Amino acid sequence: MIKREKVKNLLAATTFGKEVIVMGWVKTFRNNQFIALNDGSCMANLQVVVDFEQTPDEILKKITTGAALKITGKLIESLGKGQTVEVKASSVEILGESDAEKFPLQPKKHSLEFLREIAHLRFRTNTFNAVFKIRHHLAFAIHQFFHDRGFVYLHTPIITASDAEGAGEMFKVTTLDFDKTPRTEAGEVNFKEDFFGRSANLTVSGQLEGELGAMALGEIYTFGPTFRAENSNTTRHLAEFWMIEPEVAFADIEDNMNLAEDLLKYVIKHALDNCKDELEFLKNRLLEEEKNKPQAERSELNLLEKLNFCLDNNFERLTYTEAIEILKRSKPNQKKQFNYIIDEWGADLQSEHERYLVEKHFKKPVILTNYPADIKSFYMRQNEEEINGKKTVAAMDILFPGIGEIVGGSQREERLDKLTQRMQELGIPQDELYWYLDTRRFGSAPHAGFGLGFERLVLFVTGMTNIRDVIPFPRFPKNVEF
RNA sequence: UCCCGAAUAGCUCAGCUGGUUAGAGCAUCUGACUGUUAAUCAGAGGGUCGCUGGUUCGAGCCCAGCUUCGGGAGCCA
Repeated sequence: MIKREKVKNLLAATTFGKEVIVMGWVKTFRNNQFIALNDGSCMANLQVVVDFEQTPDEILKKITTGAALKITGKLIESLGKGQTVEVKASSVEILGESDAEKFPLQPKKHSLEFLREIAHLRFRTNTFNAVFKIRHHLAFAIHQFFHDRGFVYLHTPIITASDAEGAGEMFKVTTLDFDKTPRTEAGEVNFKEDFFGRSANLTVSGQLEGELGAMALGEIYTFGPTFRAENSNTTRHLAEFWMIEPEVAFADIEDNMNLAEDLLKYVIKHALDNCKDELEFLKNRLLEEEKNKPQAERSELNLLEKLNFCLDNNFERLTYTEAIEILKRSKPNQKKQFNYIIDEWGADLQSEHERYLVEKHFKKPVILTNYPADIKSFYMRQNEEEINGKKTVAAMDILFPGIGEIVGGSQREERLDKLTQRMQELGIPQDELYWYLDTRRFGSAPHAGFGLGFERLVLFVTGMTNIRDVIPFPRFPKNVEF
C-alpha cells in the first residue's frame, strides 16, 4: 500500500511543513532543479524542487519529460513566483524512465493531427487531459439526469440480428472461416453454420429494443456504443461512437423536445460547474487558435460564453415547413449561394441549410419538427394534417452551432395498421421485426424518444472541432489503431 | 465515396525559374549557469525530401498511379 498525496490536494494546501509522498509524470524539468509534476488529478502541475548538489547525477539525468517519479519531500510555501506551494524533495525515485530522445511529446504545443497519430500518448497533454475529464463528467451527468427522473438504464444488445432499421451500413459479426465459407445450394454464404445460426451484426441503434423496455418500464434510456460501417470521412462521424437513447411511454413529441432540451442544458450546466479549470483551459486554447484567423472567422462568443448562452436561452422551435419558408427567403438562397437551392417543400435539408438556420438566422440551438414523411424513418408517427397533400411525421431534430444534428428523435408510430402500412411501402420485412410489432399488438401506447450522439455533445462542450479528438480511441475508415 | 489541398530532421515549417554539399526555430546531446516558469547562453549530432514509376544531361521541385493526412460534401448521431 502506497500512501501518496494527490497533486490536486497539495495545491490546495494552506498548512505547510509536512512530509509528503507524491507521484506523477514529469512535464518539464527546468534549471536542473524544478520539476513540473502532473499526476492527472488536475490540470495544474506541482513544482518539485530538487537539490541538484545532493542528488546523484544518474538520477538527475533520468528526470526527463514523461518519466514517472516518486517524490518524498516537504510541502512548503513556494519561494519563487508563479505558484503558491511547492515540494522540496528529500528523495527522488525514478519509477519509470522516459528516453528523452525517443519520447515524442515535448514541452511545447503540438498539432492535433500529430497527437492523433500518437493517440496512446496524447492523454499526457493538457488538451486531452481536459477533453477526457469533461467527457467523463458529461457521461456521469447523463446518468445522473435520467436516474433522478426515474429512468431505467437499459442495456440493449451490441450484437444484433436485425439489419432492417435502415440506420446505416452494419459491421458483420461472424466466426466463419473466410477461406472456406460454408455455402448453400444456391451458392450463398450459409449463415446457418455461423456462431448464431444466422447472420449477425453490430448494432446501429438501441432504439427498437429500447422501445420494448419503455413499453413496460415506462421510462428507459440506453447509453452505449453503436457502430456504423459507413465510409464517412468527416469531422463529425465515427465508425464506433456512443449514443444516448431515451424512450418514454405516454409521451408525445412536445414531451420529447422538452426532455431533450432539459437534458442538454442539465449536462452543460454540470460541466460548467464541475470542469471549471478544464473549460477555462480549452477556452484559452481556442482564443489562442483564433488569433491566427481573420476577424470575420472568429467566433463572437468564447467557449464559456457560448455554453452559458445555451443555458440562458430557449432553443428555437419551428416546423420543417417554417424552416423551408425562411430558407427560401434567405439571402444565400436568393443569390444562389447555396450549393443546393431550396425551391420546394419536401427537399431534404443539407448541412449548409442547417448551418444557416443555426449560425446565421437564429444564432442559437434550433429544434426542427414535423418533417416530410418521405425523408424520415418508418417508425416515426404520422401526423394527421398534411402539407401540400404530403404526409409529415412527428420527428424532431436538434441542431447545434458548429455541430449540426446533435439529436434526432420522434414520437413513435403506435398504431399497428399505420406502422405496418409504412413498413410495406418502404420494403421493411415485418416478419423479421415481429418482436417490435408485438409492442403495437399488445397494449400499444403513445411514446417518444430520441438519440443523442455523445461525441457530438463532447465536441460542443469542449469546443474541439474534430470528433476524432473527443473519443479516446477513434475508429474510422482505414484506422483501428490501439 | 466525391471535390480541393498537403506530405522535406523527433515537432512546426522554409526551400526561388529543375542545377553542385537540402535550411531555420523548437526538441535532443555535450558544456556553462543555478529560484526557474515552454529558463538562459555556447557548441554538436540529426534527412531514403511518403511510396512506385516516368520526363530530363540533371528532380525535393515537372508528370502519372498509389498510400496517408487535412478541409469541404454525401450518409447520419
